[in-house]
Amino acid sequence: MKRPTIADIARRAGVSKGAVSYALNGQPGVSEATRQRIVAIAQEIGFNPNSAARALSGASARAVGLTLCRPARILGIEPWFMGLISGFEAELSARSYALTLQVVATPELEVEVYRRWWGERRIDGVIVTDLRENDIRIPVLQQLQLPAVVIGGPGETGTIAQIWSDDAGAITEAVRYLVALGHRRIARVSGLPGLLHTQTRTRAFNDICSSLGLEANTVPSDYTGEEGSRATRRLLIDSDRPTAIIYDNDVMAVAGLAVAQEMGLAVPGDLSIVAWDDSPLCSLVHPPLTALTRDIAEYGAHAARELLASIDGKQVSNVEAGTAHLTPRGSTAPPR
Amino acid sequence: MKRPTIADIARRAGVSKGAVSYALNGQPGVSEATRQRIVAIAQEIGFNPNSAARALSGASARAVGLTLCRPARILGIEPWFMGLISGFEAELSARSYALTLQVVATPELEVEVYRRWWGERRIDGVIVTDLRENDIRIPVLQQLQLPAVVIGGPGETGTIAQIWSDDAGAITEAVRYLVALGHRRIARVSGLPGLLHTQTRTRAFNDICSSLGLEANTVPSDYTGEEGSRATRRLLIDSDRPTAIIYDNDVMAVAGLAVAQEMGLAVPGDLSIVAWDDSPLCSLVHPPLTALTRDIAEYGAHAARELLASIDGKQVSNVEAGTAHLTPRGSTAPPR
DNA sequence: AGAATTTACTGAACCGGGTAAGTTGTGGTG
DNA sequence: CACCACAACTTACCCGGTTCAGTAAATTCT
Repeated sequence: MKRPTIADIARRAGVSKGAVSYALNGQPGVSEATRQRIVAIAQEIGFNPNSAARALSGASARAVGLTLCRPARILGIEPWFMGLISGFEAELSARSYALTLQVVATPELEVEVYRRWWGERRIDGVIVTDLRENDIRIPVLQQLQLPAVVIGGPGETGTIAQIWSDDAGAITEAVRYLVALGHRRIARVSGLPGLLHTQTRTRAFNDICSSLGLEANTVPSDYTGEEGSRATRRLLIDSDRPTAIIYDNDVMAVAGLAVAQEMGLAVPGDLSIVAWDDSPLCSLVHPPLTALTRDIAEYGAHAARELLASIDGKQVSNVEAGTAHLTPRGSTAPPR
Repeated sequence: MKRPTIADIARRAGVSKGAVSYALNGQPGVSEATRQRIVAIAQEIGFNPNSAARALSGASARAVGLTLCRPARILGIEPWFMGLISGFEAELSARSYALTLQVVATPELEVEVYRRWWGERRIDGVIVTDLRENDIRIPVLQQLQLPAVVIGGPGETGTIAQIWSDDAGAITEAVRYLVALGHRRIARVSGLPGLLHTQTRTRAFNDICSSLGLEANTVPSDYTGEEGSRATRRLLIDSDRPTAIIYDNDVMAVAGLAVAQEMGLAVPGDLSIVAWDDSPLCSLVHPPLTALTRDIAEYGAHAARELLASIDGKQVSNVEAGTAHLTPRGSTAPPR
């Protein structure tokens, strides 16, 4: 079945291709009567402009790219990405931009994908997640002059806009809360140490702990349940084990809860647990987990808005959005 | 920065645009020496063919579409979709096809997205999930002659290829296993009743139960943790409550486990739990959940292969792939 | 050696929209 | 009535690849 083109509409309306283009794009150059006639015909025959033809003349592909650079194994259960994606979508589909997705194994491959996408003019911009120290993606994005928004800073990104949340404030709130409950030995199981927001959190955790006269014990991990379990076991076999653990994501917190239960420790009696990034997962388990909640979808929507503005040529500045706040649930209590 | 085109290459190589096109696409019509010279220049200046221009002449967009039609809330935690996506990706990126994603609220909107994508020639085919009874998407896909592969049958899809897994065999295996352990009161918390694979499972569950002389008690749910909790509570407050529950996905099973613990029931002592769709989630909780495991990524990869074959004009037949098998873990044991 | 075929290209049309420049026709103005 | 301004179009070319018809030179065949 041949898909209709503006030439088909032009023939049926008895006008030229150009007139149809003007009419459908709301440009001046056609009378209101003709415009309505053309729009009606387009409606009737189910016309959709060929995006390739449009991109070829107009330069905009009306699509943005997102790469997911984590092992497939963990991608599957981290609610974070899906939350982010639905946030993007809400904003993108409202402006009828498509979202192109690619799963990559390493930052090097990710850079290759950016080069290809941009070279092929497949996308108008990209959303970059998991900013690292001396991130190799940043200079490439600048060199390509590819519109981008970076999530997970703050860090050095030159002219590229960033969005981040106040992780330092959130972890400070969590530690203060645990101390108020009477905890003195608070440990933390962190995400990938190479990521900038992990470093921000670690620094803030160290600061608040030392200012309260506590020892800051952070065990690095990688966001997976397996590593979260392992880190938790290492912490709990210690003679003066912590009475509370803060995890950098929900998946590791759930894994930690299981380890505590397996070792016969009562949660929250013997061990309090705080999870970063609230998700339905946190309320599903027993006891439900106290979490540092933030609206990830809104965070994603915000990033998408900034990116679209940047694509439109507007100057975009760095913004802080989606500060997390503590949602107390059953997994935290005064230590016995 | 101006991105290079074949005209730039042609000028530098001192040949015509046509020759460059032949050379880069491995077509006959240029000498090996010229081809290598052209390829070298393309490499050097970092040439990528403009996908829009290509799609405009060649008709192929080198992209496939996937819509996710579930509320964002559950999308976030269902490992299933992410597993499927990484499976697609493995196959698609190997053949340098892009994956275009859209989150939709209803099947009606999903159909609209298909129409638009196809009309805009943005995609060459789609992967359709969650086949329903009298699915409204099927006639539209046929009318548009949009290449598609359907996951989640079997059902009536006419000429459109389907991929499904042997859900009936899997649930039969699970029931037989529980009966062998000594269970006589086995309940099931199902997914959305409108989905065909849910119906397949329900039918098989009824069959095996009646053939073993058991009562088949299925409580319909919707794959969310909330509904899974509610269904579990309803089952467990009963005077002759089940000694084992089979859940249609991992999220509901985890929720069910939490409800049992909250009600003071020991798992697996008082209640055995079997989860459909194994994911890291199942091994994270305590006790780890016995699951009906299948390789979802491979399932997705298979679907992608079929779709690409169908786009290439090959006749694709219905296939059964990725049969689930029982992975016993700590959540199942003989009833007390 | 001359004809027939093959090789290695060139030139131009084409895909389907966008858009600048040119062409009507209408009405107003001095 | 001639002149100008403006709306309402049409014409023609552009974007960047693909592809087909044509052409000249090199190679093969008889």
